[in-house]
Amino acid sequence: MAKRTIIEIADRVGVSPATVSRALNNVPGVSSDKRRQILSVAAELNYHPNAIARSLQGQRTNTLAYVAEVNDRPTTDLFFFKDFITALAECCVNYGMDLLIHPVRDDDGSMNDITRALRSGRADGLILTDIRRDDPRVRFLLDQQLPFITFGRTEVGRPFAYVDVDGEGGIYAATRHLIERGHRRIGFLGLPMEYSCAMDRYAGYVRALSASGLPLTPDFVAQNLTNQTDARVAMERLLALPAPPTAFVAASDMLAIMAISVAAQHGFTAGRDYAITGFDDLPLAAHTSPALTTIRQPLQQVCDELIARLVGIITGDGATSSIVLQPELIVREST
Amino acid sequence: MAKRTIIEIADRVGVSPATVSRALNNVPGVSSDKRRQILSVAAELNYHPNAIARSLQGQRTNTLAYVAEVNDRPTTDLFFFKDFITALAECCVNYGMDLLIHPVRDDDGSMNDITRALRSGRADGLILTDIRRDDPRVRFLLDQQLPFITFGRTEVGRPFAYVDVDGEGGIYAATRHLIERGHRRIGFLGLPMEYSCAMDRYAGYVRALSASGLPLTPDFVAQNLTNQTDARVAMERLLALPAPPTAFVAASDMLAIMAISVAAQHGFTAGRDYAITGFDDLPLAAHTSPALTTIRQPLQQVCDELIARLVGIITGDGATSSIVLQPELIVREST
DNA sequence: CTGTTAGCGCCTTCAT
DNA sequence: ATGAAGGCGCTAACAG
Repeated sequence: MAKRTIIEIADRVGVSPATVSRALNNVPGVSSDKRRQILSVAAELNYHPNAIARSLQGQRTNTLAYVAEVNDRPTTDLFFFKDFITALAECCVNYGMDLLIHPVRDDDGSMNDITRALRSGRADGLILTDIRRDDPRVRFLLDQQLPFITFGRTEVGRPFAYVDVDGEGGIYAATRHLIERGHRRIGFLGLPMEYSCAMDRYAGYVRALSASGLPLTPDFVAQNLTNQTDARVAMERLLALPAPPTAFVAASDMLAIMAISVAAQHGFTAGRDYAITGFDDLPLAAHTSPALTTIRQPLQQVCDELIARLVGIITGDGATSSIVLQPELIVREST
Repeated sequence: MAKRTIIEIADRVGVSPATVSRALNNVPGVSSDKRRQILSVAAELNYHPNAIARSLQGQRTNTLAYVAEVNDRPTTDLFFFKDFITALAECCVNYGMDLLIHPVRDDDGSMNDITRALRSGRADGLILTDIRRDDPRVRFLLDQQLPFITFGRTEVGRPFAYVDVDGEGGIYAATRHLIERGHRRIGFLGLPMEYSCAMDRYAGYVRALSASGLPLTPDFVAQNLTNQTDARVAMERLLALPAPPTAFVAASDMLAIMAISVAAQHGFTAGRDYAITGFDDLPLAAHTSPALTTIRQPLQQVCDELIARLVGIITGDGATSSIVLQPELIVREST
């Protein structure tokens, strides 16, 4: 599999490299006869265009970089990451893009590392997740006028392109669902409040209670849960209340699964002794016991919108536009 | 942040581009005076070399591609993936490499897609995981003489470079640990047997029983567990035996955590009513309740060896060499 | 419709 | 120690 070039093809067919290029790129202005010959020889030689040469000449790398935060703490999206990254990578392929993983240590306050892939011309744009309520990275990229998109919103006082899922609405729906099932004492298991989505989801819980005329009971709320130790402490506290919740709204499938496990150790079975809802609808959620009622994030669509919009920003098509996708309540056995 | 080139620097300093290149790359043959000037101007202009141009001219992309299998089934390494990918990406940075995520649908029998990144000159080498006992991808890459490395071994009858963790030894140690704790009836929760590591780990369990003169009880063994439904069915079967196991060896932390959850629903508490061990030592494992006794995979070292060896293969340094790293038993509360 | 020329940004001979 | 020139593989611009 020696490396072939268009020059070899040109020589064999007896045309110029330019013609080969045109034929290969479906550019009009090549006789269908030569076009056929060229394509045929290319296939025969097992020719594949060199992406690097194309990038250099086209001033575009056709590569997007996912900014991955690296830290040594256990994180809350462990379950979600694989599905997200693989979906993202597949969407990239659909747009003729490659996906680079760009690790950034989150203790690197310099904020400099984040643009390495852009500065070195390795990528055309950045994808960010785990957005904070006031995310300095977003401010920085906006200041620098660099092409990026986020999965999640943040309050920076300036417009920018993002894709988000309506977590407020999703959790609202989940909470209402529990209320309709007759629950009146409903606990909330929340993510670290520094994240935008944690705030959103909590807001949905609050609104649902309020809309149903139920009181917001501070004792029923546990925030900032990142690992099973947190989840255990929180659940044990909730379950030990004089009048504990009969239902729980968890801000992620991972938290829900952890909570179920803790409750089980105390003799409480989800879906029988109490109800619980998750958020994400990971493939796993349908296979837990009991199967988890949850809010489905339209992951494929999220990734597709992310890539489509970022590509738009890079190519200069269309303005900075954002979108908020609607999640869907999936009712299973846990409620 | 307009794009700077060495030509601009050359102009400002009043030297040729060649000299700038030499200065920037620490190539000898530049007066220390000019070198200083050049570096200073480069910093001033916020110059960063264009990686694409370097790649084109150097015939090396300095990019490695991780072959990510895409499928719609829930997978067994959900927990592991994030830590692995971020560690891998960080190691790449240490070697001046970038990491590309190269999604491949596993139903694409053609085996063609797998080399896309290589053929298009986007990457210099491939990284594979989830190795099967007889992995067609490895055969294929070997046939094509393409640069790759695997995390995990396979039987293809030819030597190739891999990094692996001694899962057999790890599970052996875990099983012995349980035996020393006085357990005589020990269950095994295994991964899908198509994977090399599933076989290895099972072998460790078998050897440990044998070494202690304990019988291998087929009823105590559950293989091919991929999700919580599987885990539930398996655990319920095991727990319902007339004389159920008093301890369980799980082939992954994820399986262990699922098993604990299922057992809890039946009123059995890990670390009190029965013992259980995992495999991976994810950050999560220290934060489960009870904290999980497990086998630690030296993840950082695995990634470092993977990258180091793959880079070696690409640059032609050193021969095809492989390494098997030793895992470590971490005793916590679950045993 | 087709070929020639030029150049993307960089590095590496080969001269000087 | 430095500069000029050529080329990595490809495509866009301009001729013909």
